[in-house]
Amino acid sequence: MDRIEAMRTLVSVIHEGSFTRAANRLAMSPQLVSKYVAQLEEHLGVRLLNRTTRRIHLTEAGERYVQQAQQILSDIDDMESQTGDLQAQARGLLRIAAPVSFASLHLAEPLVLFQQSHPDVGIDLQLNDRKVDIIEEGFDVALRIGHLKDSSLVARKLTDIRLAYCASPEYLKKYGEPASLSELPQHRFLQYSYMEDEQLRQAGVLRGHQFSCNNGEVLNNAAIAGAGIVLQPTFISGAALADGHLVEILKQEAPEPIALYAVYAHRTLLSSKVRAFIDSLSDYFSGAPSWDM
Amino acid sequence: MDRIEAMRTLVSVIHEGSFTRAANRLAMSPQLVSKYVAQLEEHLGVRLLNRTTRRIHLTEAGERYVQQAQQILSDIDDMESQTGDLQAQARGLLRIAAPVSFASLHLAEPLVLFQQSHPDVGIDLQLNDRKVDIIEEGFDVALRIGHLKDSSLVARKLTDIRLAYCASPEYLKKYGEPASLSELPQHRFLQYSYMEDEQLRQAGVLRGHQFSCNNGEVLNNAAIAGAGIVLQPTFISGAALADGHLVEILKQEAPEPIALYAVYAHRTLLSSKVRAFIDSLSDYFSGAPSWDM
DNA sequence: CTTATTATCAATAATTTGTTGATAATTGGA
DNA sequence: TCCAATTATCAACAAATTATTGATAATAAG
Repeated sequence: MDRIEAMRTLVSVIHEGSFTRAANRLAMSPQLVSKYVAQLEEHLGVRLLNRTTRRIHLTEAGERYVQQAQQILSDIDDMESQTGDLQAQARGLLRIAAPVSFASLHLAEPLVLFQQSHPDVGIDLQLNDRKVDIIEEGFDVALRIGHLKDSSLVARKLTDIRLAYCASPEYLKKYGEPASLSELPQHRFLQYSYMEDEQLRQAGVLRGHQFSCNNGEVLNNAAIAGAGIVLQPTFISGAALADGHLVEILKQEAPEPIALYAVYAHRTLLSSKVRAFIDSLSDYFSGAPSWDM
Repeated sequence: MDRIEAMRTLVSVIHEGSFTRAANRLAMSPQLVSKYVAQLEEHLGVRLLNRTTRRIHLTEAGERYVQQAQQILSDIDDMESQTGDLQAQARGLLRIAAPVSFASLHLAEPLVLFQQSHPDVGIDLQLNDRKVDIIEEGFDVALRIGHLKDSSLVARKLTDIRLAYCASPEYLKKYGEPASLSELPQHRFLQYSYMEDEQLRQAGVLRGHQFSCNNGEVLNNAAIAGAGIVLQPTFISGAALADGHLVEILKQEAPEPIALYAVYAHRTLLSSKVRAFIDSLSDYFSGAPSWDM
């Protein structure tokens, strides 16, 4: 027996003052209404209403029960509509995990745009380059750059990320521009800690004891200062490439583009704040990335 | 779907931190727990918890929902235990309808005894000699004297009521004692309004324009004062018969005994205050009635 | 006094429920 | 790194419950 339905039925019977009228209002048979009330009484072990064929009279127990039941039913309605609302209307707090450099360079604008169109969604942005467990740590969505290993998570590709070898004009003037990957070992290579490219390892570039850092911007600035050659996503080096502080080299040898993904926990019953956010990002990053001109 | 059970299941899952442990605690299969939670989510259209095989994490919506659901569940428990209590423990207000004379003469003592053994039951005693509609007027129980016509009500016989013709010794000395019913028309007959005995009508006793009253005690006192012959239940005339202010006549002609009944609305799910009261009365009036010596 | 309305009972058809077995995923330990 | 154990969920079926229809007793109104 669905007690909630039974309670609702009882309350309706009281309001309508008749089993039959209540049945009509609730679009069910009078027999069923009768059964519901009887089941409720049996469940409680109390007679709730005395009934003749013409009129309904609440018992003392029934009086109390109906009063409390109405309160409870309205509480349930409140609760359910609140939860539904949360779902339907894109509100609440959106907890986002994102890589440090990408976020600091390119996330401010889309976030502002999103909040303008969804003012009821709060944002908590956590920057972190390690791989976070979004479920364990309670994130709604994580932005990831790279190739995704399979998991139970759902990923949506937002845009391509192009990787480029770069160096400053001064460095190249001083040490020469390598014509192929095989010449890289003779150069100073500025290595990003989290990237382990198979091509580079084979080429013997990753020898250790060079400049390695877990922050791409630092490497980028080092390259601008003439410290060596860096392999960077263009969302980091793009500005320097555009204004000539860096020049791209080894264009033919550039690795396959990787991508920016939005990663979240589930596809079914995805909360609309998450869906709206991802849609918003997807819009923003569609077309050629701004950092590649 | 029984939403209450589903809510209870969800709360249990949260407290146990696992579907399987919750299933054990609730004595149901893990599959069913999973199904319940899924149904709840589908009903609400919201994902309530993110689950890996190892751990459970509440969604923002889930967080709110569980919190409110706990409150509601405890409200429901309160309500149901209160109603059950009312049933089990004989408390509340007992509304009694009773005939005027009988109640004023013989009901005080059993009521006091009942209240002593059931202090949580309040009593509202309404004296009325007309036939009350106990359902319509909201009485829990009515005491009735006479023969009951069939109805949807339930009646329990509490004791026999003997009827006796009486007159004062002075009256009989003055007018003589009738030897049979046929002599009654020559006497002053004090008639109780609500009694229409077929025997009496046939005997021509009920001619009208005699002393008629709707209160037996008044008639009884009139008889004591020598006003005539009265046909009364012995619970009214008993005391006067015992102390000699009245004497019984026409013993052979006395009508068949009638009875005192407790009448109530239903047999199933009778509230225990009513059951206890009727049991108490039944005890009290068992054996020979006190007013018949 | 008849007729219409009403609550409830009984029986059946339809739906839902809960169970079992199987599967994919994740964690902890070897 | 790989295997075993645990876990959530899916699929299918049997069992129980639900809701419908028709019937009945009781009551009120015309």
